[in-house]
Amino acid sequence: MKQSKRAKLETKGWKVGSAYEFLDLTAEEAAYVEMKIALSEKLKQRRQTKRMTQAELARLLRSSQSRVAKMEAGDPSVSIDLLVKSLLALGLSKKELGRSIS
Amino acid sequence: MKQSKRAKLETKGWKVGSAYEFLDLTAEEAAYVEMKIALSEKLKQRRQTKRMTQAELARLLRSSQSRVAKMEAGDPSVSIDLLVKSLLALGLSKKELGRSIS
DNA sequence: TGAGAGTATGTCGGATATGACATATACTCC
DNA sequence: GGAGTATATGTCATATCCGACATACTCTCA
Repeated sequence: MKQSKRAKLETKGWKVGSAYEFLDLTAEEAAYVEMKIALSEKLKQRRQTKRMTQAELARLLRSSQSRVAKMEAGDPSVSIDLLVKSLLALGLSKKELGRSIS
Repeated sequence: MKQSKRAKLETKGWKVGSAYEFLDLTAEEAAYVEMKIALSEKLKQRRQTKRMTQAELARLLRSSQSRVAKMEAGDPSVSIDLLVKSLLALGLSKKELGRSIS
């Protein structure tokens, strides 16, 4: 692992060498969950910026408060598809989306 | 629609005012399919660069040749999730993925 | 303390995506 | 023309995701 990455993870409270390796995640799996978390955080941030409640966002998305909560929590039952569609519905551009991921 | 976008679409062979509007796509829906197409193309390109057949890629992904074909065709039955996972399996980084999308 | 607003978590039936298979089409080489 | 290889298309059963509901937790304010 590169130093910059290690530092970034540790800053965010991750114990490098514990979670990822304990769960036995491959590089791809790790990248996948990192992307999902990034999108989750973007969604929450975007919602809060617009001063919406989860219930309000759910109504906009024709979904439910519980699913919005799961989206923002990066729940395993939530697909990247749903996160992407939700962010687009909140007005994010493809360019911003691309940036959020990486 | 902005001029730059219109020009870009027309360059690629799209008849502006036909497909999108005929299918009655909202801006979000359009952005979603554009993203999917971008990922599809990236997948095909990546596979061909590695000189793999669809069947070989399918084996790598523990999927099937027919599904790989559908992925590359941007078939509606294929999710962005699957495309993302496949691209990661082919060694694409999050950064490259983000760039591909936008 | 307790009522109300917002968020989190568990579960479920129905909806959608998945791998697999069969088969079709396209192309090359003989 | 036909055999071989690669890709495309249609269908199906199962797996996974979804919205919805119930309910739990966490604040804030009076």
